[in-house]
Amino acid sequence: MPELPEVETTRRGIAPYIEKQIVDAIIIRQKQLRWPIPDEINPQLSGQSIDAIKRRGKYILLQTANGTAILHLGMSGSLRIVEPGLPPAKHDHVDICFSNNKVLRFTDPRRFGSLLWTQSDPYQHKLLSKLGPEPLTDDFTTNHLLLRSRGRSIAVKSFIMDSHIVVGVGNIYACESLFRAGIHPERAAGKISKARFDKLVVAIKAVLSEAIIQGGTTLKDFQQSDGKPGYFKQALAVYGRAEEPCLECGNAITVKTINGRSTFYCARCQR
DNA sequence: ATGCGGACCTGTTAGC
DNA sequence: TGCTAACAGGTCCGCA
Repeated sequence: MPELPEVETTRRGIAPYIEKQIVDAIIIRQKQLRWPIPDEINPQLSGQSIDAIKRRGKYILLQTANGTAILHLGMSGSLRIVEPGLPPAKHDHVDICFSNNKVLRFTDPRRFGSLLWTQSDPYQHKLLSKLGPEPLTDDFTTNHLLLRSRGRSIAVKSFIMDSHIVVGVGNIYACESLFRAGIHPERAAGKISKARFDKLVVAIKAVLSEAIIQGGTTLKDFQQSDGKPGYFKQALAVYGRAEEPCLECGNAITVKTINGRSTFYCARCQR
């Protein structure tokens, strides 16, 4: 479900309710997620105040004086603020209960998400330490893409979806960004010119920031933490539009599996 | 080092 | 209507 805009939308949605609030209890109904939820999260997070809610790539960080909870939504995860006493549904795996009588509820049908705990610098955690730059910061540049891509034969679409190259670009926004930049998704990353990477960097930044403004993309089940859908779906130019006319040239949109992921593009506009 | 396919798990949809 | 197969927004890991 979530790419960077959905995760950022979620972060912004929950932050006002839990920032500076004290954790009363953690209720774990299903600990078998992508990795097991560590047992020590309960004694170590309980009683702590949430100092800040940060995001790094698609990870949400709940920072306390005693350590940091590292949360990932996987393919199907979501976070909502609910009232205490609301009965849990089938895939409501974790509740973090706060002293202001709000509950942060983690739901994840496919269980590809994760909830981890570290007492060290979270940015040095194994899962975070090698992540690429944040796409919406000045660290994400044409030169970075050039430097990392030379000599590589990987399809440019897979390249920009690699979180060690740049974080936050998932399947939807990879397709959309390449369309805006006019780049064929299968083109070898190592052969893309500086001028074309310039366009791609601009496109990625624009697509992601527009999607955040719209509250993310609701395809099947994504909802913001207040339960509202995201509105970016109506702005998608290629994703999910196989056989429909290209918005630029009218040519039928192509769908093709690239490295195991459905890829949508205009074979006329994207070269 | 790089690229690829498999793995994790459940729900929904398309097709017969 | 019902069964089955394919597919779904992520990403780590092991293999060649």
